[in-house]
Amino acid sequence: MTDTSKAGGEAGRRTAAHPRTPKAPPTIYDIAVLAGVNPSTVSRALSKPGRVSAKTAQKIMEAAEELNYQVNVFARALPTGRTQTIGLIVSDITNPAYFEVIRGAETAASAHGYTLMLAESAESADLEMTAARRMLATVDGLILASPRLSDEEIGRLSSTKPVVVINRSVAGVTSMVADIEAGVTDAVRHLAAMGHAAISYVPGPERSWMSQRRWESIKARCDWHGIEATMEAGQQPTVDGGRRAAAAVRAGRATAVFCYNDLMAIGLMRELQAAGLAIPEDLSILGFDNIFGSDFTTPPLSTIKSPLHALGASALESLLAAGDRAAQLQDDPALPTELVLRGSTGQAREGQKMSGNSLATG
Amino acid sequence: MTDTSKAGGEAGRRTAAHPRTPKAPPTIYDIAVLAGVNPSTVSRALSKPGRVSAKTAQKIMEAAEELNYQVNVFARALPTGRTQTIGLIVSDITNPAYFEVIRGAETAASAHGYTLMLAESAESADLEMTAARRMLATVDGLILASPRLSDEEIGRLSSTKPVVVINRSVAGVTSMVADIEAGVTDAVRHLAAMGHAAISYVPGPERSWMSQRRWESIKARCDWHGIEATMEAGQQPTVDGGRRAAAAVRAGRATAVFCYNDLMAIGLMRELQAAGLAIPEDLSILGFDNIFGSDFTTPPLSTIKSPLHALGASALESLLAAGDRAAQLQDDPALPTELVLRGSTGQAREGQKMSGNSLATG
DNA sequence: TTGTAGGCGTTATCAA
DNA sequence: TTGATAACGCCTACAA
Repeated sequence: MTDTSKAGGEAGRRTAAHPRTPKAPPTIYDIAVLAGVNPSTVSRALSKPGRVSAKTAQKIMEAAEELNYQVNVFARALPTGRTQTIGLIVSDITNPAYFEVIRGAETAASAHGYTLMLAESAESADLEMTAARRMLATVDGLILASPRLSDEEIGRLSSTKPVVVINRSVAGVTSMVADIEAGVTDAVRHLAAMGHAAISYVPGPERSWMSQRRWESIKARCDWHGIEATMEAGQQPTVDGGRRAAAAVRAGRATAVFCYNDLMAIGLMRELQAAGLAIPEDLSILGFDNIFGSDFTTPPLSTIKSPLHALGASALESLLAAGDRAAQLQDDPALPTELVLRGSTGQAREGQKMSGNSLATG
Repeated sequence: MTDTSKAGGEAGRRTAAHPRTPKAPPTIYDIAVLAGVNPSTVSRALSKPGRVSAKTAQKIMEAAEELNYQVNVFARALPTGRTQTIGLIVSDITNPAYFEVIRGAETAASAHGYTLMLAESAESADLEMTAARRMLATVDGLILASPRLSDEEIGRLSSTKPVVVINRSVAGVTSMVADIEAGVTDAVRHLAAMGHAAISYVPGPERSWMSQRRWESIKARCDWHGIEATMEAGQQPTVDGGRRAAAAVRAGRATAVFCYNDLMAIGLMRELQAAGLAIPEDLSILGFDNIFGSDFTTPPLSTIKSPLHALGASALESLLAAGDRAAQLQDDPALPTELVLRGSTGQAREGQKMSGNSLATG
């Protein structure tokens, strides 16, 4: 039997007068004693303002202040399951494109009193799943930026707690996708005006929905302009991945190349330059995102800028708006991309073959 | 009175036969029923292997497997206070220098079964304190990378839970600092050999201990070589901060400039180039860290490379090693820096003044 | 508006 | 080795 049956809710509890250990952090019981009210009143005053009289609320706040009280998030989470924490998983923490996504999400989170928990999948579906599982245990909601997971896996995840994906579309899951049409349309029009008649695209990983999406958009616009569009083999979405695409690009007839992202575009450009090609004279190169550093290559990179900050912020906002409207927002025109023309694009080279030395394969 | 007094520990609990809600996650009580043992035995089997007979452990594991059991981290944290989570606060998430610090910490964390929680202070001591407080409530330990907090504040933080600082030295707090001497020694020697007789240093924020440390090291080496060394006004440790230092640098007589970090070095270089100066002919520029992008400026940046990954990993390791040896490891020779010579450094210009147009002040 | 009392899922302390 | 039971700190019907 329990002694609670004899002395009520406070029996067996440690009181302000008899702390169990000298420096245990104060609890609502300590506050209750100091303010001369019941612990449950303290709880109410602290978590649902308005459900308690102004006077007692005042007393309680002062007592809490005096004791330097901090809620125990575990104790709070145990009955409620809520932690005021949102998880964000990015595919690659070393991709500067995520800077602003993270900042956007973090800013929006703080604004709502939430904390952001960050993890990366390092481009691995397995690691992503592990991180997602771990986070879901702790977090009120999850944002997946450019996930490498399958649709089914994401769907399963989202059945547990609210999930929002960025740069991905999954049936039944809220999704934040930039409207790439604006940027691609401008870019292809520009290329057409510069005389380019054959364009190629270097995609990222196969698991990247956004890579596929970008190709479709480019293809469609090229068709419209009567430009030949071809797709190269997929690569890792990194500087090295871009480098590896160099040989194939050189072997083709395209006079302009879109890369899945700026990282790849930079890698491709540098590898080509190392082999003696002139950019943009021999080849025009375009990236996506407009990341840190894309403006200090030589030539500076032309790119299609993504609304990275807004993507992160909107994802978080719509997560907090708690799946009211699910699975919408695809190619949201409120998240437009924009062509940023710099030095890596120019007039199409004339009929002759590219100059340059032979290229190491790899 | 409670009904527990009549029916023992399981009374009033929801059982496998009578789940409270249709799909509530399984608990150790469910496992206990399925395995025919007491819940406390399940707890032991799950959290302290070896304290239970192999046979029952086996049964329990199978039951857990079958129910797809996941521990409730809050429930576990309530009595223990431990969460298997480590916090990492960086001063600026958009500084690529933290890429590898984060990766290093994250890798080491996963290797030990810990999860990393990341936050940034955006170069603000207030935000840093807020983030630190929030994290300390949840986390088993905290890593502060280039903190902007005062020594006292950090000391106070570390009295709560284990804290490790990176690029900072605080009495009584474990600290991971790269050994900058190696890199600086080589750099100054190189500059001396190239005929530089006056060097200046563009520091970062005053709150940055590392910035001060770098200056001391540079000054000491310059003294040794009989080179004049001056320090400019402090700036934000960003590309813009570097730009803002351009006017002062030009006004001085130094023929070579160290910047607190690569971000600033890149900003300074670009601002100077925009004004018509030639790098390195008119001025040699050096950064610290060797960040992403420092090799694709024109000229590529010479810099003193920091062991970023090792810093993050060691910080985490020594955090888990739980303050066994506190406040050591300053300028740990196991974490050496290294001079990376690229194109932004060269022969000192001769007596004549720098060329170039007038420079906007700011 | 405030108090009472039971429960959230786990660990830890005793006994058995 | 295993079982019983009291915390852990907070929330929340329900009652007053």
